Amino acid sequence: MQGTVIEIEKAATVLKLLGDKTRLTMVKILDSNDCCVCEFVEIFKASQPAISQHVRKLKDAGVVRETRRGQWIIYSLNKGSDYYRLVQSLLQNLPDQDHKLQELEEQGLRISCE
Amino acid sequence: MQGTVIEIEKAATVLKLLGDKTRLTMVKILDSNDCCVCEFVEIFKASQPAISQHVRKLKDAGVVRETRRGQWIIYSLNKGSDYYRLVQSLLQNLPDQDHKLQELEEQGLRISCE
DNA sequence: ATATTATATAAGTAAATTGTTATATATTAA
DNA sequence: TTAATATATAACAATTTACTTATATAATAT
Repeated sequence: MQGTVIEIEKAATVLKLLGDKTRLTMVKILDSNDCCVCEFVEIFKASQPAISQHVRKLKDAGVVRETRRGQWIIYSLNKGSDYYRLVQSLLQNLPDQDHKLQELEEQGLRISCE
Repeated sequence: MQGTVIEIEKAATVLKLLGDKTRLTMVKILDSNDCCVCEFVEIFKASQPAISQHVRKLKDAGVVRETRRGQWIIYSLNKGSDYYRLVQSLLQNLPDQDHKLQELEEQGLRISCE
C-alpha cells in the first residue's frame, strides 16, 4: 500500500509548512471536519489575519482547498493533493483534536458546514 | 500497528526540523546507512560547519545519535526516539537516496563505518 | 612534540517567518 | 443603499533560521 513517492525537496517544503503548531493542528482538525476561518480564530484564540495567513499557506501548497458557502469560506483537506498520502501518514501519529470542535459546538460557535 | 502518538506541539517541532531539504535527505540516508560528517560534506557540497550545525539540530532533538569511531563521529538514526515511528512513516514516502552514498563509494570517499 | 584530519562552536549577517495594525473586498441583512 | 459579518491582503516589526568566517578541541600519524 505504498502511496506516491514525493520528491524530497517538495516533501521538505510540506514538512516545513506543517512544522508549525497552529497549521499542524489545523490539518489534523480538517482531517475529520471541514472548518471556516472564524472557527479557527476561536479555536486558536488568534487574530483573524494570523489565521487567514496560515490557511493561505496551506492552500498555496495545495494541502487544503477552499469553498465559499455564503459569507463563509470553508476549508477542507485536499484529497487530490500529491501530498495527501504523506500528510495522512503524518496525521496518524497525532492525537485526535475533535475536542476542540466539540468545545465550539457547546458554546454555540460552530458554523453549520452542511 | 499504531505507534506512539506524539503530542502535537512536539510533532510540529520535529516536522519543522525535517522541513529542510538537507536535514530531510540526511535522515533518509541515515535510514539505510550510518554516516559521518565528512561524508555529508561531500554529498551536499556544503561547508563543514553548515553540516555540523544541521546534524547538531537533529541530535539535540534526539532524532539521530552519534558515536565516536577514532577521529570520525558516526551518526545514525536513533531508533529509541519517541519520534522514530513518526519519522519512519514520513520516510516511506520519500525516494531512496542510496545513489548518493554509491557515488561517494565510487570516488573512494566512503568512510568505512565498520 | 608537531602536523594533520575530523569535528564543534562562536560570532556575525542576510534572509525567511510570523505576528501586528490598518485597510480592502465580498456576502448578507436591514 | 447602508450596516454588519467574514475574509483577504498589505506594510511593517520582531524573531528565527541558516549560512559565513574564524577559532577551538580531539584523535591520529609522523
